[in-house]
Amino acid sequence: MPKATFFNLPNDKRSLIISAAMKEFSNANYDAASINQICKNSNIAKGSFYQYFTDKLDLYVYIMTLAVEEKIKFFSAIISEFHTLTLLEQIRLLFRKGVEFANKHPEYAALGEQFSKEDNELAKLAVTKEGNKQAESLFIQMILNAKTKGEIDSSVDSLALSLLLQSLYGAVNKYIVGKLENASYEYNEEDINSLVDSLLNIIFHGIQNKVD
Amino acid sequence: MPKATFFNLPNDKRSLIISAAMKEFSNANYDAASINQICKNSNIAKGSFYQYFTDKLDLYVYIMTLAVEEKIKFFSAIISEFHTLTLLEQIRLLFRKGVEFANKHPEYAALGEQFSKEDNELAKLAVTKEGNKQAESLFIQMILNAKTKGEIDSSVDSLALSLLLQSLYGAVNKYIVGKLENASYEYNEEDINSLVDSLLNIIFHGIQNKVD
DNA sequence: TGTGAATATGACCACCTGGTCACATATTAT
DNA sequence: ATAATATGTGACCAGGTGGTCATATTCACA
Repeated sequence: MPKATFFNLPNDKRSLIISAAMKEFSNANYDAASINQICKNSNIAKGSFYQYFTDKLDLYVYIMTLAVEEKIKFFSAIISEFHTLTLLEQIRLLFRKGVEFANKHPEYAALGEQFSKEDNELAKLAVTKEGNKQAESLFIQMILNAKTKGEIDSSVDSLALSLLLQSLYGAVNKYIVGKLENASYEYNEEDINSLVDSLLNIIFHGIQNKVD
Repeated sequence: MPKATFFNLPNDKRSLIISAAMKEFSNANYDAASINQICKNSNIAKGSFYQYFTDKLDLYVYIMTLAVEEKIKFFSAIISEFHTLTLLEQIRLLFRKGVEFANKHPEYAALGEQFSKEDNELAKLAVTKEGNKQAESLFIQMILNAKTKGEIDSSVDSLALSLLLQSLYGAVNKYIVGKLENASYEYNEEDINSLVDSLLNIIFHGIQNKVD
């Protein structure tokens, strides 16, 4: 956690530092990100930085935690009403909400995309230790729940389906972040949503021709 | 391409350099990988390195090209007999061959996994420009072919299915490389293959319960 | 106005990077 | 043996890194 001095800072100065750090950590991985750059872009001296944070890792964990909290806040509303929905509806909502989140908070989405590629084990561990990793088991819970309700075929391998959904969710995010990086590209949320629908349609109904 | 001097080297010295470079580039991304380390691990002087390669990028592209060539050689046999197989058989073969490749050449697999996370645009571009990127359009070709043969439902979104297969292929590779890194873990190729079968079963038949 | 605590600062440190270059050593051809 | 060419070498360079610290400034309270 940042030191008390950091939280005593005037709001605009503090948020300037945060946004500079977010920008740096979404453009470079942990080791490549530069504290010097963050200082330069937020107009603070190197010495000041170390009055706010104990070290680089301290800042990194703080920034990533902010992103996670924002995402949880964004998703909490829909998760609470999951029990009223079918698995298909749950998954579609999850994916669409993910698209919406990336659209509304591209900085956080870019941060997450960068984190998914992170090499530095220390940095990865520090972040996952801090945040609750409920997300990774969410799919499994949903799948098991749907099985008991008889919504999906019991012969389906739960682990495989979870892996499939996770990798697909990651792919969609990566796709969106890639689009958003191209400022020139005209981004269309509806196009992505119809792609998501196509994907879910495949997963739920399969691709094999039933006529033969 | 490396300079002539490099290819004049005695075989064992040359392959020592190659293996040291492969090790470095599979443990760190392009920017983080260290030429000093490669020199140290292959017992050559810094000056010698620059008699063999024009610069870091030269070595990087060379190493990645070796990996791509090895993979193409490995897959060429099965691709040539694709026309005798159904889409399901093609995809299953592709995935299984991928698992086998990662098992037989873990160094190359780790290299590919690292490349998929590569941040440095220059390095990425230099590699993709060199190698033929036939792989990325392979799935699309297979899908369109299967559609004309009526093997899969024509309403299936080809692009979405291709994205799904690609991301799944990447996820499986990542999964395997992760397992292989844990030397302690007892690796079982059959377990992975049955996971692949579960995944393909989902894609071909869907997960929705047909009883309701 | 004075005093002590909080905060701001940038020169500095040790260490690393990719790349260069003058020089030393082999190898080969004459 | 001599000359010419090909290789090997490591000190060195400019420029970057995360982190430190003595000092200067600002602030709050008496």
